[in-house]
Amino acid sequence: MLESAHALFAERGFAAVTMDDVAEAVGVTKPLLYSYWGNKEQLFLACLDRSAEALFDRLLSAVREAHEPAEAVDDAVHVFFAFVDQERAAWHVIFDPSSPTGQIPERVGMHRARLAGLIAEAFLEMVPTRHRERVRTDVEGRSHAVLGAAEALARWWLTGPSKMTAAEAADLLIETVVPGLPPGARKEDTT
Amino acid sequence: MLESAHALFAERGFAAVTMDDVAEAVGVTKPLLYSYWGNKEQLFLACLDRSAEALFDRLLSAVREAHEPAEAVDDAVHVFFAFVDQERAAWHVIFDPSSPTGQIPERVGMHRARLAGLIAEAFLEMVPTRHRERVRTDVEGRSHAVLGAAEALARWWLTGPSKMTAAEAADLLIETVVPGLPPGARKEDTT
Amino acid sequence: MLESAHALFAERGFAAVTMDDVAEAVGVTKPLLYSYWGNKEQLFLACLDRSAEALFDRLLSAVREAHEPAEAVDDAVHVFFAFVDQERAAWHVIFDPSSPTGQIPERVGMHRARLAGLIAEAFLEMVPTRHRERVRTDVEGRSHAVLGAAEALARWWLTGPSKMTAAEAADLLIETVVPGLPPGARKEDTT
Amino acid sequence: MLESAHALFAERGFAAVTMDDVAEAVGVTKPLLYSYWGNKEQLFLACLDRSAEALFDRLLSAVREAHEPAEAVDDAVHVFFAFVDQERAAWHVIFDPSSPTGQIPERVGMHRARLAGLIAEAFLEMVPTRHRERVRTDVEGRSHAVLGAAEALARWWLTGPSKMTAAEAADLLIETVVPGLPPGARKEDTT
DNA sequence: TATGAATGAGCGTTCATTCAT
DNA sequence: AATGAATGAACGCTCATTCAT
Repeated sequence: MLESAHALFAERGFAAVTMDDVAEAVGVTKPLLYSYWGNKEQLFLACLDRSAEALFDRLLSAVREAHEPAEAVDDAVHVFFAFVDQERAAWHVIFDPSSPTGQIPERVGMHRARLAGLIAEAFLEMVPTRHRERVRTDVEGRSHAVLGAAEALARWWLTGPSKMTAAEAADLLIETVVPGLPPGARKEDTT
Repeated sequence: MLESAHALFAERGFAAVTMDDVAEAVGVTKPLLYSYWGNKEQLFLACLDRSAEALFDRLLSAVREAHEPAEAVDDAVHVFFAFVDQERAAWHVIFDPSSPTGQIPERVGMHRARLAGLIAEAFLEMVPTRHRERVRTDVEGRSHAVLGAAEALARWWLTGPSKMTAAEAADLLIETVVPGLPPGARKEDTT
Repeated sequence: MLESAHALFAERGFAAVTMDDVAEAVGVTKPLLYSYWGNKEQLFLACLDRSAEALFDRLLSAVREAHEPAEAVDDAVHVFFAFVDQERAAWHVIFDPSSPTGQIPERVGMHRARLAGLIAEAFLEMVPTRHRERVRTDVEGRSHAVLGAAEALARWWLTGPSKMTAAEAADLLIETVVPGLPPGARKEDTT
Repeated sequence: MLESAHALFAERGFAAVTMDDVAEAVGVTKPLLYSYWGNKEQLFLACLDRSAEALFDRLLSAVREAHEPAEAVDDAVHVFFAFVDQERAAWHVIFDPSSPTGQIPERVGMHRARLAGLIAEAFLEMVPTRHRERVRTDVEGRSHAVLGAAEALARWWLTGPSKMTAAEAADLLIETVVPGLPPGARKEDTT
C-alpha cells in the first residue's frame, strides 16, 4: 500500500505530490491516509525508511559475504549501482532533493550516515588494526565523499549521454575513488 | 540588494522562502521585487548564477595559474573548499536541494556540468594527447563523481563532528579521489 | 447554493465580485467554493447556464404551445419580458457585460445564438416551405437583431423613465420588429 | 495621442488594458499619462467620448441632410453600418462591454440615449404634429430597441457566418425594424 | 514638465489537515 | 473503521496610483 505513494514520491518528489494525489493513487480516502500515517511527512518518512533499508540491507550483505576486505568495497559499489538500476524509484526517494522540511533532512542525513558507516567499516578492514583509531575520522569523511561520488555518478549516468551498464559505472567509480583507499595504509603503513 | 535575498535562500532554501520574507529582508515592498526580477524563480536564478559564477571563476583561475597538470587539480580542490568555507551562503544556494521547480533544476544541472567540465579539463591534461579521445567520456563521469564527492565531503565537514580546516578537508578529498586519476594513464599508458 | 453567487453576479457583475464576496455571501469558506466549482470562471458559467437555460426553456414552451406561427413570436416576446420582470437576477447574469475573459464570451455567444435560433425557427414557420432555404441567413441576422432590440428595450424599460408593464413593453417590441417579418414572405411571396 | 490608447481599448477592452500597456503603446511614461488624464477611467472616457461623438456627428449629418423623414431613418441606418465597417475601433470602444466600473456605464448610457434620441427625432418627424406628444415615450423605447437591434446585428455581422456588405446589413435592419414605424402613424393615424 | 522608483491593497488559488457522521 | 464535507493559513502575483527628483 505504500507502493503507490512511493512511486509518486519517486516520480515527482516530495513537494510536488499532494495528499490528494496520494489518496487517489492509493485508492483510499484522505482521512484514511491520515489515520494510518498521521501526516504527509510521516508518510514520506515511511517510504524513505523502506527504500533506505533496502539499499542498506543489500550493501550489508555484499560487505558481509565478501571474502576479503578489498573485495568488500568493490562488491558494495557494484551492489549500489545495481540497486540504482533496478530500484530506481527507491533510489529517487532516498536522494530526493525536494524534501527539505521538518524531520526529513535529518532523517536523510541519518540514512546517509548509515550508508557511509558501512563503507567506512569496509575501508577500516583494510587498515591494520593498530592504526584504525587514528584514521577513523578521516575514513568517515572519505566514506561520505565516496557516497557523494556514487550519488553524483549515478545521477550523471542516469541522465547524461553515457551508455554504460551498471557494472561499468560501478567500475568507473571504483577506479576513481578506491585506489585512494585505504587511507593511512598508503602513506603511513610502509613502516 | 541581491545580497539579502541570497542570504535568505542560503539559509532556508528556495521553497521555504516567501516573497514576503524577501521583501521584508531587503527592506522594500513586494511589487518592487517583482518589478526587478519578474518572479520568484527569476530572483532565485539571479542568486544562483551569481554564486555559481563566483565559484567557477575562482576554480578557473586556479586551474589556469597552475604550473603543471597535477598541481591544477590540487589547487582546484583547495579553492573549492576555501570557497565553501568563506562563501557559505553562495555554496548553499548552488547546491540548494529544495529548488525543484521550473527552470531551476535545469540551470543547476548546467552549472554542475560547467564545474565538472573544468575538472575534466584538468584531468585530461594529465593524459597523453593520443589517449584523450578514448577516455573523454570516462573522464566526464569521473568529474561528476569528484564533484559529488566534494559536495558530500563539504556537507559532512560543515555539519559533522570533524574539526578540520578547509585545507585539511581539501587534502582528504585529494587523497581520496585524485590517485584514481588520470584514467587510462594508469592502466593503459604503461605499455 | 448557487443562489447567492447568482445574486451577487447579477448585482455587481463578474469582474466586481471577488471569491471572498461569494464565500461570505454563501456562508462558506473559499476553499469549499473551489472544491465545488474549480474556479471563479466555472462558478460564473454555472450561474450563466442556469439562467440561460431557464429563459430558453420558457421561450421554448411558449413557442411550442402556440397554435399558429404568428402567435408564437408574440408569445415568445411576452414571455421574454415576463422573465426579465420576474427573474431580474437571471436576466442580468445572462447579459452581464463585464465578463470578457476566458471561455465566458464564447459561452455567452452560444446562449445568445441558441435564443436567436429559437426566434428564427418561429419566423421560418411563417415562411412558405419552398422559400425557407433562401431566406435562412437573413432570418438568422434578423433574429439577432430582434434579440438585441429586446435586450435594449428591456434595459431601457428597467432603468429609464417609462412606467410600462412588462406586457406593454412586450407589445411595444412586437409592434417595432414583428411587422417587419417574416422576411421574404412579404416581398417575394406575393408572386 | 489618444489614438494608441483608443486602439488598445478597442482591441482588448477596458479591463484587459493596463496603464503600463497604454504608456508603452503611446510612448510616454506612466506619470505623464496621469498628469494628462488623471486616471484610467478618465482616459477611457476621453476615448469613449471621442468615438461616440464621431458616430453621433455622422448620424446627425445624415438625418439633417435627408430630404424627407422616411429617408432620414434609412440614411441613418446605412451610416451606422458604414461606421461600424470603417471605424471598427471606435465602434468597439463605444459598445465595449467590459467597462462596468465607476462613471463608465452611466456615460455609456448617456451616449446610447443621445443616439437613440437622434433616431427618435427622425421617427417623430414621420408622425403628424398633433400626435407627437402622445407617442413620445413609445418612440423613445422604440429607438432604444432599434439601436439595440443595430448593435446586435452588427455584432452578428462582424463575427458570424454572414458575408454581407455593410449596405446589405443596413438594409436587413431597415426591413426588420423600420416597417414597424412610425408608431401610432399606422394604427391610430389612419383617421 | 517629466520620470524612475516605489507601493497599498487586494485577488485567485492551493493544500495539509480536521470534524461530524 | 471510514468518509464527505469543510477550512485555516498562506502564497505568488498584479495593477492603478504616487512621490522624490
